Amino acid sequence: MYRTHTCGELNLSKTGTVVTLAGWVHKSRDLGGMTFIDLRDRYGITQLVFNMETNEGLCKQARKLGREFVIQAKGIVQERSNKNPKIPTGEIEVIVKELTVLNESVVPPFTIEDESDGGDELRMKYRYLDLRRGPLQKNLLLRHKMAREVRNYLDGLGFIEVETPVLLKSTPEGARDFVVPSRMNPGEFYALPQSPQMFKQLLMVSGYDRYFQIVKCFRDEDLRADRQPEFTQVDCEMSFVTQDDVLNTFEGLTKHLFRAIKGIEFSGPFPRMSYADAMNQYGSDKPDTRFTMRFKELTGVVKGKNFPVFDSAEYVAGICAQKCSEYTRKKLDELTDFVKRPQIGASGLVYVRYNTDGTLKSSVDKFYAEEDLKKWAKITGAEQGDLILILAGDREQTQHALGELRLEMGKILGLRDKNTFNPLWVVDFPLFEWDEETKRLYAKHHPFTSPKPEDIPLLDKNPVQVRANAYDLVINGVEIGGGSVRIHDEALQRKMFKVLGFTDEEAKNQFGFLMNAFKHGAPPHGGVAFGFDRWVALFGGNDSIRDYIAFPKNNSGRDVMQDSPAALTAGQLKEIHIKLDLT
RNA sequence: GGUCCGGUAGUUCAGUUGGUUAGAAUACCUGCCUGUCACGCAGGGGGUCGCGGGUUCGAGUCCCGUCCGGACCGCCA
Repeated sequence: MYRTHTCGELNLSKTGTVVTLAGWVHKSRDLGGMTFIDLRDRYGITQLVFNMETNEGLCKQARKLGREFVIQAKGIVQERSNKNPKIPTGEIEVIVKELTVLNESVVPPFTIEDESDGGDELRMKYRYLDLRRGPLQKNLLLRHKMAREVRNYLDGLGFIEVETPVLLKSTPEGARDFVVPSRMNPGEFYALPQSPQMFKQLLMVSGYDRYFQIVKCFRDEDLRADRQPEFTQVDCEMSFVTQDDVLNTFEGLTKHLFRAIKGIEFSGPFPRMSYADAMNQYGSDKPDTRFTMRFKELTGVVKGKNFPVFDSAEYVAGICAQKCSEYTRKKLDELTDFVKRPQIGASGLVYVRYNTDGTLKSSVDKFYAEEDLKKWAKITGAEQGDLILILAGDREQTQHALGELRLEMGKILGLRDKNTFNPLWVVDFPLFEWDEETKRLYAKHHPFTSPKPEDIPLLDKNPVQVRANAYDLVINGVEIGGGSVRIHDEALQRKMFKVLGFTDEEAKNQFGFLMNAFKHGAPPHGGVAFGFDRWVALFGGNDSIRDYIAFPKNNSGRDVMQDSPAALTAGQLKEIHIKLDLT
């Protein structure tokens, strides 16, 4: 037996007990006559004591221990004369009687401490060392607990977890697929799943009316702090359900996780907001509702005063930043620079100060009288002491820019507290999206999403107006999950493919098996998929999902530890019938 | 495909207008030290300034290219 206890569990009640501990040398403090070793495992740190007077040989041995050596120490638990209140085991220490070095370690490239001195790249390269650190262990533990609670909760509702294939057929729609060559089928390729979408629908046809899976998905797209090429979804599907049934079920799951993991109780149902409202009031389909600062449209009241920017604008809208009327010119210039950044895309910023003395002062005083500004203040809800920020231009772009400005103001004003959680269902997404580049319609969610029945007549006349039975769960401005009620009628599904511009041949080739399945008694069904990594990161209070994945990829999709992806040997390529033609 | 930021000791960083032998902290090594817990004190070793080219009497510093890392836009049904 290597150990009788972990490094996190000993306390005064064990005083006098003979224990054996094993772990890593975290730090050593050599005082000459005596040496202290902090022994670490994932449960905590326990101080080992070696005394030159009582055991000179052992003490000399201890002085030679380097950082991250793996050791085993047998000794007696003793109350400390100087207690350390900073660690849970700080009231005791172990007087070591026997010491074994189980393995030595080279000097680690960065310090294995909660606040490491290592940079991102280095910590990625030595990820196995980074994972020894407390914060990372905490993150993986959080992930584990959340996965456990998901399984417990869904199991309790009769959901069963079914594994679906990882090698499947490529579909050119949507995100780019990762592709796997087949040795046995020359010239043919599998694709890795972007999601188990079609398989979970087939499971509904098979009668498994409550399915879930915590599953890896793959997308060969560019990465972000919250996007990895392989990521984990909590993928769910139910039969004989309406949209409300799905939302209520997974609102229950969400509430359960908040309760079990964060100790947060939500009393009422989560708010539901239409996609149209989200865009018009927040300029985003994933609004951060921890603060209001909604858009107020001013297009109708700003025209005709010879201010060319507003006169020529399709859309003018403002937000009210409370208690900001005394913003300095410098701060306003910074906000102007912010909205003019290429990613934001506004050409300028108009502001109105509603001063505490009741006067109004704006950056467009040349064109507008105080009465005009007062009107704007009324519409935007601004009062004395507030600041109105106004953007104008093309509707879509201006809403996007104002949305970014709103988030920035929320950040500046400290309205985006990471310990506050505001869940929101965004519903009634449009079914299609028009792509200007390729001049065709794309499914906004995916091509199996059902249109709202009342909008079906619009499918031919005005497809971009058609709303879908599709929904997203948004928490604090982060898209945590999304789903839809699916099409289960073969004729409607065929119609859908037609509107999307698929020929019968293409539809049959790519989705024929699903279409066939729908002829064999497909029940009404719908579901949702949650981005598990994001959900864990959100609960952990972090924007980046990387620290919640044991071995993540970097910004360019590389694993810097094992240096993948990598070239294949000529022999390997030959075996899979691939000839490279790199330019 | 694009924009921005960064790359200097094991590590995190500083490095002035282009000017002597490139510094600090920490880590590491050696010595001293019996109550430390960011131990302390003294000493020491450690550099292809990412790489390639250019400008210059002279480049860590300026210019061009390139590689690597990070953030973002496009992209992500």
